[in-house]
Amino acid sequence: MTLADTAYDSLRRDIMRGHLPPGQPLRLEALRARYDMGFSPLREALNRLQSERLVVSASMKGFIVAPLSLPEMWEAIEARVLVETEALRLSILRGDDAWEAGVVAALHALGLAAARGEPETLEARHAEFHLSLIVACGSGWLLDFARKLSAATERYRAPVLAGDTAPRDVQGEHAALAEAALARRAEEAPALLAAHYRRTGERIAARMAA
Amino acid sequence: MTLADTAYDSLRRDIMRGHLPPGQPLRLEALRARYDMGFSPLREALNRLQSERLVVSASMKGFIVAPLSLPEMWEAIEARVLVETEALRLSILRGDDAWEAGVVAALHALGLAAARGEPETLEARHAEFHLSLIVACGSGWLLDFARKLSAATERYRAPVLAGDTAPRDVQGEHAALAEAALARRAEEAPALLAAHYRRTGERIAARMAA
DNA sequence: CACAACAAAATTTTCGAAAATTTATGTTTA
DNA sequence: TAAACATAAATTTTCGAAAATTTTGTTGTG
Repeated sequence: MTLADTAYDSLRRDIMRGHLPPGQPLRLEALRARYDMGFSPLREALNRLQSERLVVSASMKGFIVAPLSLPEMWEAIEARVLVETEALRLSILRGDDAWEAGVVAALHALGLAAARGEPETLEARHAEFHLSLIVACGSGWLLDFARKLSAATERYRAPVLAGDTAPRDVQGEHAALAEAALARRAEEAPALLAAHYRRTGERIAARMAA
Repeated sequence: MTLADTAYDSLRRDIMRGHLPPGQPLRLEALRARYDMGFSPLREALNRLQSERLVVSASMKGFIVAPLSLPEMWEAIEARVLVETEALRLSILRGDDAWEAGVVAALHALGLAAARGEPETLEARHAEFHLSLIVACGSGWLLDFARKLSAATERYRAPVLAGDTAPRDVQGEHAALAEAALARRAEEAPALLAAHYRRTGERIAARMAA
């Protein structure tokens, strides 16, 4: 792995987890000190992240962490619903035994991580579960879009997840989703997925208003 | 505009027009001579193009122009159908007077370019027309995806367009599409759009087989 | 006091050389 | 002969300084 790849991963994680807050200018000298590398790999990583809309840049004025807003969140969620419902439909149509096994495994791992409560691994298992559902869709484009939209929406989830008191059986939603997918219910499973994402959006919108 | 932006535009155009053929290695020294700039802006451009799947790279082995294949073409076309039919639906729902005027103007300009027959401008007007249809969708994500998929599919069209003899009233399809969109027929217009893209795919597949 | 005009500082962008890695070439050995 | 290995060449990747640009601060002017 090259340094540019490392820079990409580090910056991406720090932006997604909010450690680099929205709107913050990304000064090259500061990044150089933080990640201990030269300008070149950092700039290459920033150019990639710009294509994924995690950072924005103005010519000759450098890069900043992409800002957040409620309208942008809904834009990302609705795009994600479009892409992932179709990808799930295709996975249900095309998925083989290995796909089914992957879904079962990811759901189980997610349950374990949720019980343990470590936010770091929980976040990773959550992403892996949602990926496992659509991974058999057969379209690299849809998987690519889903990955970018997942990163974009994750930025809204993380800061809110902390003080979330209202009860919600997320693991139950996940289980129902997995069951519908494995039973090849090509209408119900995408509907559950869409509702799942929109419910998360409502939850975030409610907390951001408060 | 920075040199990196120039490099991005030049490389993108040369790849889309097939002047840099699929699979060709993109040696930095050769690019440096071709575009008359240093390594840094070229590498930044290549990193962006990698995010758009126009080039692919292996760690420490540099970049190559992304290869073409019939399965990949259909993948891109079907993803494009998904994204643009939804974006068109939204445009029909939300588009205002300026949107309608833009569609009419783009259709007219496309007709003029087609009559004149300059492939360079025709290509640009064609892309502008299809963009005009969906530009009022209100989703930056969908427009972003559409732009990338448009670039990906254009690569298949260009080489085939030359020796295309079988008759097809493309401008008629475009006119019908615009009419349905402007009449706010939210079912028919997306269907016409999907058929339009798939027909182009069939045409290309037929010629690639021969 | 507002506001240009200019200079200084900070920052981004670009370059070319150095370092790291891969690929090609030739030589030895079993 | 063919595999294994060393060596050289080609190429990518990275660095740090130089160039270009923007931002900040200062001074002079109406």
